[in-house]
Amino acid sequence: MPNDRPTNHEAISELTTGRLSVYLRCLTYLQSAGYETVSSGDLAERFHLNSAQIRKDLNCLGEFGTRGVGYNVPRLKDHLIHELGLDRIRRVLIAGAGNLGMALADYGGFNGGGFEIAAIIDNDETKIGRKSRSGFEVLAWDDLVAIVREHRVDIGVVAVTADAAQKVYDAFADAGINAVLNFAPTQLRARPGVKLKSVDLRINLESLSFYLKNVEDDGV
Amino acid sequence: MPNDRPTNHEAISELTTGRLSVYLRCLTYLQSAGYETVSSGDLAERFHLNSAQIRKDLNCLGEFGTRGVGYNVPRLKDHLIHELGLDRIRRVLIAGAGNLGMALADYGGFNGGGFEIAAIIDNDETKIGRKSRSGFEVLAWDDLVAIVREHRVDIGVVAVTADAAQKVYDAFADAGINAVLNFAPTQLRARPGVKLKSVDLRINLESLSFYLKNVEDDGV
DNA sequence: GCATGTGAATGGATTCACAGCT
DNA sequence: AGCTGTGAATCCATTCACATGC
Repeated sequence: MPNDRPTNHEAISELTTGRLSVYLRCLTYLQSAGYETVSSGDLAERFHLNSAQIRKDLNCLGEFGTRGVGYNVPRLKDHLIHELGLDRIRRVLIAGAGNLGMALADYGGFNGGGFEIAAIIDNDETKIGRKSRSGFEVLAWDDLVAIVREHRVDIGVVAVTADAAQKVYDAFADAGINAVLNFAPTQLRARPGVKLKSVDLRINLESLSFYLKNVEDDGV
Repeated sequence: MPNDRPTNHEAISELTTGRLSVYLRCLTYLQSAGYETVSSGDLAERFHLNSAQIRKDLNCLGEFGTRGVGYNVPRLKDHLIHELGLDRIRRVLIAGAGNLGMALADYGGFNGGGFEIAAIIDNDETKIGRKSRSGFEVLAWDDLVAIVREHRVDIGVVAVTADAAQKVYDAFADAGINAVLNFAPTQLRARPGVKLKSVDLRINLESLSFYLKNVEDDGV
């Protein structure tokens, strides 16, 4: 009789949740390929992961496997969807209608699969009213609070320049948004209760540059 | 007489190099604000970092501080630029002329500061010949090898769909590219010697969703 | 027999705390 | 006096290895 154990969410680390997303993706693929069950060993080999880590990670959510058999693919997948909160729609508001903001609005990953764009906003008069390729209209930055309330925005995306990013984060927080994804290349100061994740393209590029520099230097 | 110590690059972890990029950014700001020296304590307080970690990280590059004083801002900055390999131009090739690829081509972080777009390529006939907002023309995927040689491409960016990503990575590797930045939401298998970094927007969004789910559930 | 679930062992990364230098 | 550089201590994450249960 498994699974009366309450899932301890506090205990699940950021690294683990990232991997849970990966597992969900793997399971979605396996289900579409017709698999009914899968073992941690199969998963590990197929997707270049470590089987012990898979078991540890999945075990955070309660006992879902059957000893001697493995995991039930559709059941585990549904459970992951539920645990990651992907069984409801998350509405995403993008601040900044520059190249990046507009591209994100049209990007597949932000529309579908549990997420949808609520709006794009900008404070540049000349950008307000324009539409993205797939038809999202740029609204006025000043209407932030009304938009958040009306569209029940869950997640704010910061796609503005580095010097404006903190202001946008703070305005999101004041407007009642509790989760923010930042693309500006700067260290933001997060408030308690308003989760911040940053994607810093610049750091990724520089990290590759560092790698290249070392192979170049060692090669001489 | 410091600094005859050879910098041991093998020993510098991925996490550390990421922070070195952050420090470089901080120092660039401080220099523009006219600072001559800065201590690890100042840096830590100002940018919400840990002073011991800053010292450990910087010490990987050799002894650059002065006890009782701190670090010389322009000198340390120049050294970081050199160590990260940012004192030469890195040419970036983008595969995939969809929304994301085109946006990245026009994105500020990919042009300037040591990086420049060499080309965008795609295998969709209807996209070849189009231009991005800032004027980059989409070239033919089939010319990959010639383009890499002619433009001396350093870094390849994967901005195609998940199912095509591995093929693109492998083609990059075969064409002689040694560093790849992947945006496709999939687990790529990397080859030795061809550095891979992945930016998975989907995982970031799902991680925020997980956070929101937990505050919602705990709030009830 | 076979694969999960998990304590124990390992390996890294962060932080502490202070000796040593300016 | 003040701040760096760094061993020691701590914390966290990964991996091992096996008892447990189907």
